[in-house]
Amino acid sequence: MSVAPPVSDDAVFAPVRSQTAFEETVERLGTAIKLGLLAPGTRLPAERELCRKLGIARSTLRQALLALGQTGHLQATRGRRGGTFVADPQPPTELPSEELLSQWHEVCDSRMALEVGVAVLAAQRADPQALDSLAALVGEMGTQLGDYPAYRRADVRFHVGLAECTGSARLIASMTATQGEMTALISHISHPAAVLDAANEQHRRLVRAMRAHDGSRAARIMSEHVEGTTHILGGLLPSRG
Amino acid sequence: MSVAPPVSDDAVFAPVRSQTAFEETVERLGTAIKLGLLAPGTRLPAERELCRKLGIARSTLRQALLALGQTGHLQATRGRRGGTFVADPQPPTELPSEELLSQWHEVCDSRMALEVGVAVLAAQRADPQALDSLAALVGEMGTQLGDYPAYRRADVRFHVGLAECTGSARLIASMTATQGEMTALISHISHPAAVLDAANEQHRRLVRAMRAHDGSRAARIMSEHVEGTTHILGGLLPSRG
DNA sequence: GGCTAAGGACGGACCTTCACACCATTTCCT
DNA sequence: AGGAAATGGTGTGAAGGTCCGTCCTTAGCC
Repeated sequence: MSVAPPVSDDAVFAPVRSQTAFEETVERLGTAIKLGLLAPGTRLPAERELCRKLGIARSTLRQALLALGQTGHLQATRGRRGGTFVADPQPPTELPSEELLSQWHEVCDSRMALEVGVAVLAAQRADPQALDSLAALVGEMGTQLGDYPAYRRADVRFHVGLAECTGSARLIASMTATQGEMTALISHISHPAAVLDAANEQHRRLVRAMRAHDGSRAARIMSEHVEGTTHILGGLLPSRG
Repeated sequence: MSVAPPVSDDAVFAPVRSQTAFEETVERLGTAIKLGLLAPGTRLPAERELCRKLGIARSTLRQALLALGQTGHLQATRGRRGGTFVADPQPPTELPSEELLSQWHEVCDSRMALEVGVAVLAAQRADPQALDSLAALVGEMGTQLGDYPAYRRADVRFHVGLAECTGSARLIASMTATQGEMTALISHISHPAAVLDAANEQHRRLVRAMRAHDGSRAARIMSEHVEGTTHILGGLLPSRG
């Protein structure tokens, strides 16, 4: 009775990647730092408390902290008032890995799906206070058109803020991970003020649509917004094989 | 210069869950079986080949196959023409776990974001042939309004088929996992033919919107479609704490 | 009977993770 | 001055997961 084509077994039998606790910890903390969610100078919770929050052994956590220290993202001081701090200044951002570059199209597709879906949900649920915060971020970006790193930090907070409007921890985590991948992909290309200004205009229209709880309009604007980035990347990176 | 509220550290410092290769394999194969993507009677690739495709050791794969055999989902026969087969009939579906039940709202939110995003992308990219397959599935569902398991199998293929229209392996994998969670949540509640018919009418309208490459309309229809399921669940499950 | 392809079983090497105890450094308090 | 407290830094051994290689058992085919 099957009329439709069967699901490609490639999806079911695709390689399984088991991520270790160490790897995931480096990934999570590293992403938060590189995105600016943990600002330079920020003090992390004490190791004995952080490993409890993360649900891992202290020795495992220390492996991750050591790795992030050796890459220059973290710095630790001992003693009563010591602790582990986000390094200031941060090390220069690295070039995206070969693996990520080869998947850039997949990353953009995932981002499209996530951002559009989040925009619809956020448009339904955002409260005025959250929208004011988002509007403030739009204003902040408007003053940073000439300073891309600063613009990008506010941009990340804007998009993660949208996910927070949904109230879903999963969506916040997905958005954070996705923004981390996008940051790695776009950090080393040029960002003319005109392009940033156009993108920020879309942010502004997005907030307006959300104030009107117009999910359809929010979806359309977000779709165009994400497509803009995708097209820029498409012009600069090798097309997928 | 930070105007917006900082991202909740709960998102950054949330527990890390390292999934073992064994667990992920059971999850992947089990989900594919329970969703009907691997139909009863299907023969899996030989162990020596499958472990190579999955990128894991044969002993690890055997652990997973053994676990799925003990739950009655798989059955192995030895000898020259032997192999591992999807059991026929399948064991009765289990009640959703406490953990999944407590996260039902998060699951629905994630699904909303994913499905709406996928609908937009699919509307842009779907080719006529794929749309014909989707339409055929709509027709199949229309003839199965009285047989929920059969309806649900076609329903899953429809939604996974949408993800396949995007051409993104990540989105296909996400959709498969999400549908697996949804199946676990909704399999033990009643599904009157009228409800299924209404849902299928949305499927039909969705295909029409995609034929017109109207992403906005597809997003709106899909949003209502997902919301329907969410509301049904909301009326039958405990609200989130 | 022999070959072949499949599942089934075992053992050792390696790595990750964990729990626990203890050390070293700095600051605060008395 | 001296001790308490809070922090990062170090080490050890046990436990478990994963991998790899090897061999056994079963069943169909020539």
